[in-house]
Amino acid sequence: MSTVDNAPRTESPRSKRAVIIATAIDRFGEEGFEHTKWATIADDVGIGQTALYHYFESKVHCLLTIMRLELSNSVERFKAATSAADDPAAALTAAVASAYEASPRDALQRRILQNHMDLLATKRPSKKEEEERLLCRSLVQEIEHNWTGLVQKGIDDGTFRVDDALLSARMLLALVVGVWRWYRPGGEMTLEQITEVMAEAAARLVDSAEVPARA
Amino acid sequence: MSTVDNAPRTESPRSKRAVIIATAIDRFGEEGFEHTKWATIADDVGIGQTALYHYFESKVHCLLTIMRLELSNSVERFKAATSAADDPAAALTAAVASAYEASPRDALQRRILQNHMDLLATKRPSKKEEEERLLCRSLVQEIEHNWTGLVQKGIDDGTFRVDDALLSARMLLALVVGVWRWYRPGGEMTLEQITEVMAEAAARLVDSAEVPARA
DNA sequence: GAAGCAAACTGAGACGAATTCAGTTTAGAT
DNA sequence: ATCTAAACTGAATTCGTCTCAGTTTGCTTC
Repeated sequence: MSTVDNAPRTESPRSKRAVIIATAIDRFGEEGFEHTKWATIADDVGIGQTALYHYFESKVHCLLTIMRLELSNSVERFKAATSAADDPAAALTAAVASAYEASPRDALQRRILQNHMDLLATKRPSKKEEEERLLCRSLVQEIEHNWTGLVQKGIDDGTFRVDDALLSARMLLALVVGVWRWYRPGGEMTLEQITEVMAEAAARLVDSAEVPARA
Repeated sequence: MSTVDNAPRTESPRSKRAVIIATAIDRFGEEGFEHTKWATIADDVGIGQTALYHYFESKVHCLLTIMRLELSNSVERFKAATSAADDPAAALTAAVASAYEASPRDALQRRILQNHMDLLATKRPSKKEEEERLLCRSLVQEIEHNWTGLVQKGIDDGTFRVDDALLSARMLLALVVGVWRWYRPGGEMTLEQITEVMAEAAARLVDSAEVPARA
C-alpha cells in the first residue's frame, strides 16, 4: 500500500519526493489540480518553488506520477486479491474488495486518477511527462486485461452469463471506480459497506450464478 | 437535441455564441480543455481573441456553459424518454437508451462533461462561472433524483430487487456514462449496439424481474 | 579534517497563455 | 443622416509555470 517509491532506484534519505507527492495528493485531491498552485505545494513542503523542479519536470509530471503510482498499486492489489480465490465468483468479489482497500489519502489519489484520465489520451510535450503517460496507458490496459481475464474465466466455466468479456470488464470498472466521485471519508457509507454492496452489484452485472456471501 | 441556446433570452442574429460553443466542444472534446488554447478557438471561429470575452467571461466559463447545456439536455432527454414508459422496467430501458441518443458532437460534449465533473466541486472566483457551476450542480442533483425516483418505483412494485434506490441510481449513472470514456464514433461498437447491451446490463444491475426485449 | 562530489536547493527573471483596457466598427432602428 | 447597442480589435497587463546560473548541504574518501 506504499503510496511512494520511484525514480532513482535507491532514494536518497534526504529526498523530499515522498513528502511532495503526499502533499500534492492532498491538495490536488481536495481542491483540484488546476486550482492548486504549484507554489502552494512548495510552501506546504517547506522548500522554495524552484526546488520542486529538482524532483519533477513540471506540475503535470507530478500529477502523472501520482496517477501512475495509483495505477500500479491497483494492479498489485488486484493480483494479490485474486490469486487467492479459487473460483471466478470469489475472484470477482475479491477484486472488487481490493478496489476499496484505501486510506483517506488513497481515496483522494483515486479521485485524482479518475478526474484526470483524459490526460492520458493526448501526447505530452516533454520527455518525462510522455514517459509517465505511456506507463499509465499500459497500466490501464493491464488492468482492463486482468479484469477481462477474470470475466472470461467466469464465462468459460458458466458462472458468468454474459457475452463480451472486455465490455463487461469495462462496465465493472466503471461501476467500481465511479464510487470515488461521491465517496468521502466519514460520509454516509463506510468503505466496508461500499465493498459489500459493490461486490453484490458486480456479481449481478455479470449475471453471476453465485452471489457473494453477506459479510 | 439543440446543443445551443443561452444567455440573452433573445439571441441577436449576428451573435457568434453558437459557433463558439460548437467549436469549443470540438476542440475541448478532441484535444482536451487544458491543451486547447483559447486563441485557437477564436481563430477557428474567425474572430479576434478578445472578441471571445464579449460572449464568455473566461475560458472556464465557456466550459461550464458547455457542461450545463449538456446536463440540461440530459434532463430533458430523460423526461421525454421515461414519460412514455408505463412500467419501471420499460422506463429503465428508455432512460438508458436516451443516454445514447447522440450525434458525434454530442458524444464529445458528454465526454467533456465527464472529464470535468471535478470542476463542480469547488467554488469559482468569478460571478458567471460560479453561477454556471451552481446550475450544473443542481442539474446533477436533478438527474440523480430522477434516476432515483425511477429505481424507487421499480423497488416499490417489486420489479427491481435492490435495497437502496439512490445508491443504485448512482451505480446506473456510473455504468451509463462510463461509456463516453471509450466510445468513439466509427469504433468497434455503434451506439445502437451499446444501447442494447447497456440496457440489459442496467436491468441486471437492479436485479430486474423483466429483462429488456432484444432489438 | 580537508577535498571532492552529487543531491538539494535558491532568487531573479523569462515565458506564454488568459485576461483587461480603451477604444473602434457594424447593423439595424428612428 | 443619426443614434445605439452589440460586436469586435490591438496593445498592454497579469499571473502562474518554468529556466537559468549559480550556492549550500551532507556524505565519502583520502
